[in-house]
Amino acid sequence: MSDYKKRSEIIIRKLRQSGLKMTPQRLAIVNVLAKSEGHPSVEDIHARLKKEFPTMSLATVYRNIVLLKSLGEVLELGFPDGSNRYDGNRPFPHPHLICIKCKKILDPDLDSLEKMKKEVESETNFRILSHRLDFFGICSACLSEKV
Amino acid sequence: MSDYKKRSEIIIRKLRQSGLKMTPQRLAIVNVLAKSEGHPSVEDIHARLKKEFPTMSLATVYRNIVLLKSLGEVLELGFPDGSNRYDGNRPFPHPHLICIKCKKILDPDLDSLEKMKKEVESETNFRILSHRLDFFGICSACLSEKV
DNA sequence: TATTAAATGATAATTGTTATCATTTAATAC
DNA sequence: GTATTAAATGATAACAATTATCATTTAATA
Repeated sequence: MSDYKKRSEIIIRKLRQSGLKMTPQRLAIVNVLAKSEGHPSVEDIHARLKKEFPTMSLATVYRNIVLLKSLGEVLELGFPDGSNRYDGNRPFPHPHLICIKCKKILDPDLDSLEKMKKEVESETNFRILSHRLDFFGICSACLSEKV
Repeated sequence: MSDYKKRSEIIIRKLRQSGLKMTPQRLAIVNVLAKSEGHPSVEDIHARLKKEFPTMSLATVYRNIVLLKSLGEVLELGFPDGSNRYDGNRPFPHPHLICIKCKKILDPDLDSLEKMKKEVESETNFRILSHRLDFFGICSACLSEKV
């Protein structure tokens, strides 16, 4: 079974355990977020589901994202331009590489992050509970493009 | 001369060089941002200057921040709750320690960040132009507080 | 099938920010 | 000092993203 289907099932199980109703709209939103292809915005999700659910309300997308965030099953990525995009596939803080040219978001592995957190905690006496690490620049695909 | 007065002068010099007018309101806003005590929000700046300039408009604060950002003399700190705060004292990207209890923002030194950027660039072929690194948690003052 | 609490859809309200425009003012030339 | 003019300001309207409201619909359960 694919990675995102597993994520869907995990999220849906948690929703059921919380005594919440499984509506077709909710299921569809969870599926899009579990996949999180391209780290969709609210508008992206709404647009993607408009065909299947012509009456799908923006409010429903917002409501379900708020719910899933509160359950810890969706990560909100807020960007410097004020826009928000969402990741239900990796709902824990993790570094991003954000291409300012093609707007793609990559999720690199970064072994040194844990080391850095330890360095900060020992040097400053600050107890780290969460973090945010984003690199902005040009991805390899855009770098190798002819202008 | 204090650090922030030097920052003021640098910013003011750049504004003059750009052929912009030095109004009393602009000077006052620059001074608050050059100091950046507590990393003020737009509202903070507006409130702080209301006594000296009773007619100071919010729009003027916004306009001058946009201007100073475009000159690279102010850094905008956008937080997960959607709020923005500003730093005209260190207008380059740098890590923050953000206390979720007392809301204070600390600026730690972090030698390992440059190393991490090199690691990312060599492993992923991504050209890093800028970054954002924030740690959320509890500061030492709040940790040692009696409950 | 009936019941009921929860979810939805439509849309109003809210908030933070930007745009508009008439008025004021800093910089400059005289 | 006065006149000139482009820029800045103040007041407020417009805007966009998000949240709240409320009547209607629906999933879960009996």
